[in-house]
Order: sequence, then C-alpha cells, then structure tokens
Amino acid sequence: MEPSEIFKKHISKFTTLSDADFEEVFGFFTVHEVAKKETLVEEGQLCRYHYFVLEGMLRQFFINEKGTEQTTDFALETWWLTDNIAYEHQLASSFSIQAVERSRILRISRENQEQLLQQFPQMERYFRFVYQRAYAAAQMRVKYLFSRSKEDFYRDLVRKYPEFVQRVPQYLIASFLGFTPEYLSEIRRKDLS
Amino acid sequence: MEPSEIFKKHISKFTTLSDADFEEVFGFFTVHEVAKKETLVEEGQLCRYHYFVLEGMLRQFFINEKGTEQTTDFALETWWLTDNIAYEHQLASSFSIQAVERSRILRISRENQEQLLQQFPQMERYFRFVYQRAYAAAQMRVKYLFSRSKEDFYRDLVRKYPEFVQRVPQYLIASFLGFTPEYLSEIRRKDLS
DNA sequence: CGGTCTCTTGACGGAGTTCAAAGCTAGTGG
DNA sequence: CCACTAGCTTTGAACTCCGTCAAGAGACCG
Repeated sequence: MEPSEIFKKHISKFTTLSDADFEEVFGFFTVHEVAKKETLVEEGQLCRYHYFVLEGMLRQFFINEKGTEQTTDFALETWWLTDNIAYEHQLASSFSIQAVERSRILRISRENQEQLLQQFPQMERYFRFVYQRAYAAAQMRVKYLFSRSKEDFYRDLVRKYPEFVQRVPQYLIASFLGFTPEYLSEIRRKDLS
Repeated sequence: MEPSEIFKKHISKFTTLSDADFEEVFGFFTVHEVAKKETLVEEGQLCRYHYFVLEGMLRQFFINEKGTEQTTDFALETWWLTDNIAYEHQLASSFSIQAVERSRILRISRENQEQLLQQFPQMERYFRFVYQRAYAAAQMRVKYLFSRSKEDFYRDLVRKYPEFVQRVPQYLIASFLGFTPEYLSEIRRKDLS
C-alpha cells in the first residue's frame, strides 16, 4: 500500500479532510526508508522530528546507569513516536530512537507540524486523539509496571502478543521488560518443564 | 480566586477564546467541593467524568494482587485526571480516583466534552496540549521507573518536591513510589545518621 | 567456515518484601 | 479541650526475587 494511502486511512479514523486538503496536508510530511538498526534520534542530540510508522518497527531506549540499553517503547504500524518533551521544546533528547527492522516511516518537523496545525485546524483533532490514545496507553503501562512481577511481565507478553515475541529478539524483550537476558532465560527454562 | 478565573487563566495559556465564548465553554463544566478521602471514581465502575483540579489534590490508584493500594498518579492544581480508556469508551475503570485533601474541582462528562469540542473547535487545541503534556510526563515517568533504585526514587522526590513530601502522608509516598512503608522508614532512618 | 552476536547455566550477593509487634500522632466525640 | 482510639510509622529478623559475573554453547552473516 502507498504511504499516502496508509496515512490517509489512519487520519480518516479521527477527522475528516477533503481529498484536496489531504494532498496538501501530506505535503508537510516526508517518506523515508530506514535500515534495520538505523538510528533516527540519538540520546543527547536534538530531536527534530515526529515519526509515524508506515511499515516495520521502531523502538525508543536510553542508556541506564549501568551502561545498558533500556527500551521504553516500541512503535508498530500506525503508531507515532518521538521524545515529546525534546521535540516540543527542541531540547536535547532523553532517548534514542532506532529501527528494529527495515521500516518505512513518515516524518514531520516541529515547525512543519505547527504550521500544519495553523493551516488545518481539523488536524488538531487528529493529534488530540493521537496523544490521548498514547497517554492512555502510557497510563496503563505504568499500572502494569506496578502490578506484576518481572516473571509475569514475560508470561503476559507471550500470551497477549505471541507474534510480537516471535518478531523481536529476546534481548530486546528483556530490555523492554526491564530485566536481564539471563533472567529471561531462566523463566523460559521453567516454562519448558 | 474564582473557579472560572483559574480555569480561564489555564485555557488562555494554550488557546484563545473571547470572553463571551469562554462563558459558554465554562457552562459545560460543573464545580464541586470534595472532602478529604472522598472517592470520585471507583475501580470497576464506570468512569463518567474528566476532572480538573482547581485547588487541593487528587490521586489515582488501584488494588494490586497483594490487596494493597498502588498509587499511580497525583493531580495537583491545574492538572487533569481521569482513567482515559474508561472515560473515552465508557467502560469499567481500571483505577479509583480519590481526593487526598479537601479539594475544589471542575468536572465534565464524556458527552459534554464531545459536544464542547464540536461547538468550539479551538478547544481541540487546548486538549491536544493537555494530552500531549500528560503523555510527555508519562513517558518520562516510565524512563524514570526504569532508571533508578527505589531508594533513589525517594531521595529524588524529597530533593525535587520537598513541599509535596510534607503535604502528603508517608504511606501514600510509599504507595506512589511502589514500595512498602517499612522500607521507606528504613531509608529515612539511614538519612538521619 | 570463522567470528561475532545471541542465548543458556550456575554460584553468589544484595535490594527490597513480609510478618509481627511496639511506639506514636492526630482526629473525634464527649 | 482533653482523652481515647484508629491509623500511621518504626524496628528487626527471615526470606526471596532478581542482578552480577563468568564461562560455555548455539546460531547467523559474510
């Protein structure tokens, strides 16, 4: 499917735009191919763009005090991703963003997004939904982080998103769930017997 | 300060409304006094409203598997709070919401909020900012939860928000940081010597 | 096939929990 | 306005989950 088609389909879930308007709106974005493990944002650098995943998968992570990568988020098809604070105020980013797989994405700069919203106020509604949904997901994530043991994190993930667990290497699963690959290994061993 | 004044001041940070429009917008909300420990939303029940804190403090929590309250969020003056998923889709709530202190709040129902947004599209911009900010805060929260020990959680909180730590009982601090009151006590003892 | 990622195994240690009991404090009613 | 009590906070001992370190076994890519 064409990038514009994917994006149009997503927008039309939340707001209405004429075909002519959509063409113009789409002009604010650029399409990019990114290779597996390619970095889009580097922790500590400016975060200039907001990313929309057309195909593939991005992840957000930071380097913790022990010097290991802690993954905080994955973005799959039709999800937006950026370091919101760094993007909004054009500050140094607290996270890196990297492609997990070969991906196709849309990208928009801070200035373009602001201009887009000025010119097409209907897009305020679209982004209101996008942020509301993302916030709701983050709220549930926090609840989840507090409600279960690390062992349960893994078991639940396997039960709810088996294809995702297949799609992603184990060390990233461990990094996302906040524990060591060694411990993940131990859980998996238990599951076999 | 008058409720309408507090709210108007907040709205005007993000969008512009004429005085006449503001009057009408304000009509979609109702003002309420809530007593200390009064419950606004009960886990498992419908979450009918979105709350805006004028004065005082609300908290959001759930009952974890061990049967103890886990606080996930506090909302102070000018912050919005609700269970976003339950509110948006009018489903059973995953959280309870309770007043920590005697508070004054604004309240809007799901239907009214939708109608408000239809009638005053400028308010889409306002809520877009509200959710964007809340999402950004939640994103940093997740990073934070992964990057420090529980001992550091407490130390950082005291350093960054000493008035807040004074304002709230210790068992709520422990519940918010995700550890036991006993362990909090142990940390405090260390700090004295 | 050779080397570099990735995953597994096991021994040990420490941060944080649990349980039980005692000391404190603040709000309530008399 | 004082006294009583329920609810908060502190202590200490035993225990557990999970991280660390080190080393070996697979697996995948050029």
